Amino acid sequence: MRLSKRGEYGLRAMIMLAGPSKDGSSPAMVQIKEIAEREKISAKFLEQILLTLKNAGLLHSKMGLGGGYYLARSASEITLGQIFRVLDGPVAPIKCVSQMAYEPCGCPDEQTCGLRLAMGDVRNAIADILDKTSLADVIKRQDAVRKKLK
Amino acid sequence: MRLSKRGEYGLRAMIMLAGPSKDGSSPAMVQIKEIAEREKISAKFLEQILLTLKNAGLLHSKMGLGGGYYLARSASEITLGQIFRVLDGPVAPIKCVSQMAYEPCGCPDEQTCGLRLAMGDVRNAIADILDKTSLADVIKRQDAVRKKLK
DNA sequence: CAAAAGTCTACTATTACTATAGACTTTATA
DNA sequence: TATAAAGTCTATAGTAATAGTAGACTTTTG
Repeated sequence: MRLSKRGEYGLRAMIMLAGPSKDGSSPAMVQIKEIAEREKISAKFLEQILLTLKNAGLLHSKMGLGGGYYLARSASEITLGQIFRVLDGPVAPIKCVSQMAYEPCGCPDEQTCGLRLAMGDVRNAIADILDKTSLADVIKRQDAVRKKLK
Repeated sequence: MRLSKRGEYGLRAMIMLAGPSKDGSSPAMVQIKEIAEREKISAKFLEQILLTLKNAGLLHSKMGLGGGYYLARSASEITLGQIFRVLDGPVAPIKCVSQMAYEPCGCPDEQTCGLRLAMGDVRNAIADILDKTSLADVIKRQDAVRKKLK
């Protein structure tokens, strides 16, 4: 049940972009290079990831000097599920319970397949969290934890 | 978030072994060959999987003519989580939230890392289902669905 | 025009996955 | 006691996915 590095880096980058920018500007416009440095990721690898996210409509960008990436919508309108699916594909552990990419799994009777029933629960539990957690929620929670620790 | 074929086949086999045997004997003793045929899996591949499960203590076997595999404990004492971990490793999507195989993920501050907090929730949700669902539960549910469909 | 930024495509190395092969051991039973 | 049916164990191989590199190109600002 592994999140790939692409997924991990992409999620980290999106969370960073949802957070407060250094100069307080909004939308936060950040360069690949800076994200890569702050998260210690290969800039070239991150480049691909951000481009994918952009082509999926989750990020916008500005080319040229003073350019960079910024969220395509407000942080409360982008969920972890959307990001995850773009980078790592369907959430379901097995194709026969996937909403996004259903395929029969080859068991004699899908309706009564015990594995399918259990994996359906798992899929729903994961999707429930990922689809209901927005980037804004993540930022809020980080702040709450920081406050608590002080 | 993919279940591997090893995991899938292993879980299917365990569920079959937890179900009623053809002759009503208990514990159900079934041969690799028969499982492979009923589930349409390569017998040689399944062999490796069952051996792994055996070495992990979840299955027992009897060698020689009339032998086969059977559950090491009652179906209510074997959970999907145990099987999953043997075949597919830790449940956690990212190592820094793994109970079984923790490793730092390299973020500046783990305690306040938003990704880690979210993935921790995911890990818990998956583990909650997998560790609380026994093979007996799976069989029970299959039966319930069958009854309902009739 | 130069520098700073993103765009796009191709390539490569490593690892994980999904098997396959074959030689071996154990056990029941004819 | 020979034979066939079963599990045991290790090695290998093909394929696909992952993680990353490289480089040439475009856009924008000053």
